[in-house]
Formats: sequence, structure tokens, C-alpha cells
Amino acid sequence: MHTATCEHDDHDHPGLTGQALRRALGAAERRCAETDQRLTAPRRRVLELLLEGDAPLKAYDLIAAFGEAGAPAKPPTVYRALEFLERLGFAHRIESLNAYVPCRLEGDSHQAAFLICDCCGAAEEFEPDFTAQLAAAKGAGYAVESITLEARGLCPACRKD
Amino acid sequence: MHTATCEHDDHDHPGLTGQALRRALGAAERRCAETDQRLTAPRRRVLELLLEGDAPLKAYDLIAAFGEAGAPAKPPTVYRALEFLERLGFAHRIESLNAYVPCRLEGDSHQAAFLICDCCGAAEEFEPDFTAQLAAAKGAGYAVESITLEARGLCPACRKD
DNA sequence: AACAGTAGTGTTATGAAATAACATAACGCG
DNA sequence: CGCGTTATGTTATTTCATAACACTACTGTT
Repeated sequence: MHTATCEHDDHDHPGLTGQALRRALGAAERRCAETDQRLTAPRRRVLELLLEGDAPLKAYDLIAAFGEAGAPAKPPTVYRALEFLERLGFAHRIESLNAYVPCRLEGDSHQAAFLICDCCGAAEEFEPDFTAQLAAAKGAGYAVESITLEARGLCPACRKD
Repeated sequence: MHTATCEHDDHDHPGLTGQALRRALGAAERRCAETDQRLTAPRRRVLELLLEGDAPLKAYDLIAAFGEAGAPAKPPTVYRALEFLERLGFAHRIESLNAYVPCRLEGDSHQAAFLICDCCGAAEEFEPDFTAQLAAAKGAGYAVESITLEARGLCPACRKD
């Protein structure tokens, strides 16, 4: 695992609150209804935590933050919720970070691409264009189900110091 | 972690032996010499195991296989060797598998792309063309250091059953 | 050759991430 | 209602990775 760690919590990502948070959760609710999926309490709670977060969250951060009065969740509760959220395209796992983010894009496709800052830890999702790679896969005879791309480097803010 | 697991050890990847193995190790030795890097015994041993392997190897597989007479290595020995091999571009970590493969391509660039079969576990490295993604990153103001792409699906052989 | 500095290794212990397995509850429907 | 399916709760364990520190081996200098 890389690290350049020069400490910047500033120049943060959004991290939804209040109105916007409720709207996002509502949208998820609706998308679940459309496909007869159930956004149950633990699933909703984990999604809420991800949406509130301003950076990729580790599973055990979620476990710790899950319960109201300092009562943590048990690991399987959170891992199962994450699995569900990933399956529906509401969240992504960032493999090189062992961490999770809410999906910031439209579409529920099983494609994701991230720019990850080695300095401040921010992870920005961007619209992936996998044309070239899908062509390569096709050439090799592979039937691709999902693609993830993770680019590591320095975000604009961290480049400047 | 996904799985479709329909068991196929057939249609395997190469997995070097004898002549070819020695040639690959020799090449690594030479490339180290060029940059004043030392391919020490544990590093060489881990690279050898990776080259011999016909599929991505887990760190603890390497740990177990490391020693001659069933004597396993200690974790840090192998993890340190892997770190070195990755740094020099001799090996790649496949994040979505928690596993390692020897680099099958020329060039020591910090770019890697894999087609991973969810059925047989094979991982095929292919020449990455990240033009589109690098353009996106540039547009976002990121200074990219390294990129990894992992595509999951079914390999040609597994598609047929 | 003696030395100092750096890079690499050995070893013990511990920490972090994820899952297995099984019991219980809630939902959807004939 | 009663049955199958989906989801949750809970305990325990497994798998993956690193911290910390002592020791050794190479490198270049004088």
C-alpha cells in the first residue's frame, strides 16, 4: 500500500447533510422499489454513513459509527449491507484502500473509476470511458462483467504544497 | 469478493520452468544491476515462486512455499520482497484478489491492467491503453502516479461451459 | 584494514479486514 | 395461515498485513 501522507483534511469532498442527504436516501429508496429490492434499516444506515462521509470509509469505521449510542455494529451486519449496496450500484469498494464510497454518478453500471490522492486520501469518482479496455478484452475473448480502475496520484490542492 | 466458481484448473497459464524460468530470473538480475538494485535471496525466491505459478498467488501461499523443507517464511519476509518486486515492476498486486502475479509485459511502468476470470481464477495481464483515463485525470487537475485496472468476467475457456 | 552509514533481513507480536456457520426474525404469497 | 425465501443477529475464526526492534551485510571513505 502506497503512502505519501502529507496531511490535508482541508479541500474536502462534499459529505451530504440534511436536505441533500434525505434526498439522496429517498432516491435510493425509489430505485430499490423499482426493482423490488428492500432498503432495510441496516442497509439504509450504512448508505447514510457513506453519504455523510467526506472521504472513503473503512468497513470498521462504519462498524464503529453504525450504532446510535456508541454501540457498534457487528462486522457481518455492515459487510452484508455493503455487499447489497455494491450490488445495486449505490456504493463502490476502492480496492487499493480497503474502503468504500457512495456512488457519485448516475447509472447503476458495474463500472467505476477513481482518482485517489495519496496525500489527502480524497477519492474522486469520474465517468469511466472503458472503450479501449473493453475492446482489448473482447480481443482476448473475455466476457467482461465489471471493471474498476484506480488511479493514484496527487489531487489539485495537494500538488500545490 | 465475487465468485462464480465453477472449477477449472485446466486451460492454464504458462507457469515457467527450467530454462525459461532461469532466463526470466536472469533478466530480472540484469535489470536490477542496471539500476543498482539488489535481487537478494528472498526477493529472488519470491519472484521465482511467482514465475512458477500458473495463477495469482496469495501472500500466504508464498509464505508457505518459500522454504525448502516445508519451513515457511515469516510474513514480513515475503511482504517485503513483494514490495520490492512491485516497486521495480517485476510483480503486480491484484487488489480485488489479494494476490500477486509476475509482470508478463515489457516496460517497468506503474500501469497494469488485468482480465480476471471469475470462474477459473486466471488473471491475464494486457497492455493498458489509459489515454482516455489520463485525459480525464488531467482535466480534473490530478497528477497521476500509477493506474491499475481490473476487469472481471469469464475467460474464453470458461464461457463455453 | 577499520570505520561509519545505509539497506536488507530475522523474529516476535499484534493489528486490521473479512467471512463461516448457525440460530432467529420478517416478508411475500398461495 | 403456513411455507419458502430473504434478511438479520451473534459467536467465533480465518485471512491479510504491519509495527517494532535487534542483527547482518554491503558500500564507500579514510
